[in-house]
Amino acid sequence: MPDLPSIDNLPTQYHHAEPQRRWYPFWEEQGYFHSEPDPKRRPYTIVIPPPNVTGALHLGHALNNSLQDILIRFKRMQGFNALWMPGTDHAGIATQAVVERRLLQEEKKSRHDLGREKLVERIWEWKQEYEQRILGQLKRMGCSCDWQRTRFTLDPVCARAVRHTFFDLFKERLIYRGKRLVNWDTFLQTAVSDDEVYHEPYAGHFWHLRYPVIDPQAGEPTHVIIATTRPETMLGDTAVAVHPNPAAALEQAETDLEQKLAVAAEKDRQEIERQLADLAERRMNVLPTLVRLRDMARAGRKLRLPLLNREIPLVADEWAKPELGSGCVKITPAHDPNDYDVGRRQNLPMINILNPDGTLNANAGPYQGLTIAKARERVVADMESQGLLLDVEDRDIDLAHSDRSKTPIEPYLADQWFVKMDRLAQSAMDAVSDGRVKIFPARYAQGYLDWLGEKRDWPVSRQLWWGHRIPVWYAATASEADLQRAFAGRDDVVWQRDEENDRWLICAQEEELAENAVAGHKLVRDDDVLDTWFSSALWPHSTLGWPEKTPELAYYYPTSTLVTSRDIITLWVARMVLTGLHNVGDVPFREVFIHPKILDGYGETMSKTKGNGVDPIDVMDKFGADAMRFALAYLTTETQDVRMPVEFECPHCGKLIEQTKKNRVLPRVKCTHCGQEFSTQWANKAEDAALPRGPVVSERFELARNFCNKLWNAARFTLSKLDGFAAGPVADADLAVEDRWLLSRLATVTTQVTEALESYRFADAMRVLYEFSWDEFCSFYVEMVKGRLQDPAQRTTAQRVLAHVLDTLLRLLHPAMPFLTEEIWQLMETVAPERGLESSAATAESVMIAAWPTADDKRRDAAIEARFAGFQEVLRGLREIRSRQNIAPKTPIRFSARCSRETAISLEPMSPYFQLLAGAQGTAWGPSAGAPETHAHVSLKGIELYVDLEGLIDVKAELARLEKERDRLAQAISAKEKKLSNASFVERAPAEVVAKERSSLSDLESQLGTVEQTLKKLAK
RNA sequence: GGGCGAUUAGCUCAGUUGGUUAGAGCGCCACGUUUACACCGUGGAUGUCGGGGGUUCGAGUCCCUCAUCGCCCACCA
Repeated sequence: MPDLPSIDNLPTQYHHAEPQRRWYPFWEEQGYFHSEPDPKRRPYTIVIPPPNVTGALHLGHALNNSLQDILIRFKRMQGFNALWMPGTDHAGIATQAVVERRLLQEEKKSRHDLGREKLVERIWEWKQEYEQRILGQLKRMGCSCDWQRTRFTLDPVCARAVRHTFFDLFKERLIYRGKRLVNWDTFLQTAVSDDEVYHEPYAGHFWHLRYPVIDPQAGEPTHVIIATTRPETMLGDTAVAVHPNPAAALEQAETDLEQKLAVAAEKDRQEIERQLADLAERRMNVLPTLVRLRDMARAGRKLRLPLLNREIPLVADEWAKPELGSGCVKITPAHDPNDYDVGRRQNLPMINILNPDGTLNANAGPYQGLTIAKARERVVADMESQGLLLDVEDRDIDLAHSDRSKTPIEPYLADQWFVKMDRLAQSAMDAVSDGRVKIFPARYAQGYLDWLGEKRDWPVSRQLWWGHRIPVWYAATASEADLQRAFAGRDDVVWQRDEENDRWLICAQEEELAENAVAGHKLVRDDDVLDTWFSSALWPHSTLGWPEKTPELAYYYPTSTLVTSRDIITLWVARMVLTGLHNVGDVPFREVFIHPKILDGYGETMSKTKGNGVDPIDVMDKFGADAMRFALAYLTTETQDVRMPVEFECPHCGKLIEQTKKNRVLPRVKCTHCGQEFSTQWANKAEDAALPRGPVVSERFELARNFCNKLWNAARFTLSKLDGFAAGPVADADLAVEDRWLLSRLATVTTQVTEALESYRFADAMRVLYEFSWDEFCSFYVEMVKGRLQDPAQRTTAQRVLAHVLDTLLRLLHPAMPFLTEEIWQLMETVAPERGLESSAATAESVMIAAWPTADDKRRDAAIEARFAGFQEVLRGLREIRSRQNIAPKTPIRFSARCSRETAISLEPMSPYFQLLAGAQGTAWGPSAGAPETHAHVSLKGIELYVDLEGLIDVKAELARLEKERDRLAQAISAKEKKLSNASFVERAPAEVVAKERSSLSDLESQLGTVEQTLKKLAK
């Protein structure tokens, strides 16, 4: 057991650093984080969304992991056998890109200079460093992961799962090799998936070009006109298309537009009418040419592709829209997704003009070796000099960029591996449709279903070195008989024919095949690695040991909850569901909670590239882990993202410096107040890192930090009053009114917090705890119980209730604030090791493993809560009068309260508390209670409150107040009267609502009467 | 183009199934060191609930529409 601070000498402010250092190792040593399968207990399992080892965690991760830890700690206390499976992701492209970039910057070397093996070694070094940093950050946050089970997507256990999955899919023909147009990243020289591409507009051009018709006959056009935003791709053109029925297509376009016009808003009409006019004109001027060209296409006529002088056909294909441009379109099957489809339909050759690095290859003839940009210039210039450039327009183009390298994507024809999605996607859709997987908030299920519904095959190969290498070997010279001989009797090797390339594809389940595994023939292994998401897709079952039938897999799978953010619902969540169903035969998790995203002060998501990520370590250094966790959970509402404006805190002068888009990416920043420089999280170079660190802070954590301090002080107070504490049951008769009120409220709060956490309403749970702790426990109960703690006759009961409620509160708060609650819990242990109200059961050795409270329903007491509401109301009135009359807190005052008999009966017994909390003595209660000669007055719900101001009154202040009050009441009364004089309201609204309105009106009227009377009196 | 979400106090956000006079934290103003806490206490000021229309006895809440912002998907020769 770690050493505790002396209870007599606790600081008046909560210092978060020490408890964090003290309790995390303690929990770990006690083995609280570890879980073993135990059939006698119910499991509750979360697998962590493995953070990328690309870099350190930011606040988005802090949110993600805080919520998971809250759930895990909550469920653990509820008695579940809770397992939180930790780990990290190798993040193929991202990590390799980071390391390559650094290699280039610092050593001026490319990956090819190093070679595959050396580069992978470098990346492993990087991984070790960042994995340690990430795991360290999670520990600082207090995450109760089972570290003994930590996995990495590239470790042997995960690798084995990847191999088995690939092997099975290959065997079932659900994985195949094919030529496809892929998004080619010319910088990283790899294909990237559609999901790794974003669009960004740039100011480009639209070139109109002419291609000559070969041997035009009389009356035939001598050229066709096409237009393009990428003129260099003409080098790969293999046709020009024209619509097979241009007249019908035009007509259809017109019909569509007319329908649109019929329902269009006023402001859109003009534009639609303009388009209609354009179509009409087209019908006159363009249609005849298109018809003629269509006929030429059918006749098999050819065009001459300029610059390369290649013959290309004119084809009839519906892709060419007669309502656009010239009505003709150039077809570049190897470099445009739509043209690719046309090429397939029309059986066109596919000419690839690019090298992997984005320069032009031999197919580009004289343009070989040029970059795309250079080739574009030259092609345009050459076309112009040949008189084939008709026109150039300016045009904004949404250009596809690679998310990883931020360079433009080139559509590129390449051999890739694909996973066939139709059946797998359907299984994952069914799992959500029929509720085996529930998504919270439910609205996110739609996007999941829509995306899977497209059933687009999943390209899984990546031209990288960092990742799971594809377990396929090529045999170019062997016959099937050779393979059968070499792998006779083995069920861990399968092969397929690759007709296109005239070779065998051999897949091995676990073993690495040697070059000479097939006697007399050379095997060559595929160079590519798998998409990162391929291994992450297996995460829930690979971490539990699949394909081995481990006890863990049997016990913990399917896991309970997945906590993640909405941008990877398709990329990750959907794929985990389908691989889980395929591999294990069951869904990977029962529930998915999608949490908000953390945005910066400009409303943008946090990301490494923008540099707006906030290091949770900064936040924890300044505010503490508990404050950060509580704040993040407090902000986790169902619909809103979390806006988090941040500032730098100057380490020299302590002042705050606005974080701008400019300074937030710098390794060193100059303070705008004192002019001295400090370093930031981006400091890499030694001279930057040597400067003092200027942490990034946000005032949005202050509420939670203050709350920690409030709880700390409430605990200090409690501890200081527990000397001589003796545990034991309390008799109902001994309970004071504030005890009964607090215990009633505690029962309600316990239920509310439990229900909120069960249904992922984190913000609700935190609000309930905050308000109960601060407003009810601290502001009222603690103040009220002070007197009884001095009174030997009442002290014991007061101590027991106080200790018990604090004990329960610590349990309820523990999932969100583990360190603070443990610190207080352990301090409590030293003076009050038994704190049960019913029995004197011993408590747990740590709050972390203490039982989650259950609401004590028999303590609920509506009458007491109502009495308290009235009491608080009167108290507020008394304080208001004190304040507006400038009566010093210590000056005693007297008051009378005109109210109903029931109210009087309820509130009169509270007299000592009015004395205690407001220094006020009640002199008369009930319907006949009169107003003192000189008084200040306030109207409350059902109570007219008069404070005797003999010798105290500030007439001017009171008059001003009363006048204002009179106006407000008059306004409210006239609104009510209007409502009640409305016949249909009285007729149709429920009787109780009308009655309520009536009584409320008469209340207001009597209040007004009193105010006017007092005004008159004072005016004299 | 399709979808989702948001728009409430100076700022950041709550507001349950429609029902008295719309809330919190921060910030602001005034007062206060009452023996747990100034990271505190007490009181106060601040709102056309984005605009318009509708349903209803009654709308911040439901429906339609417009505007603005954010995100996702699709497409752009």
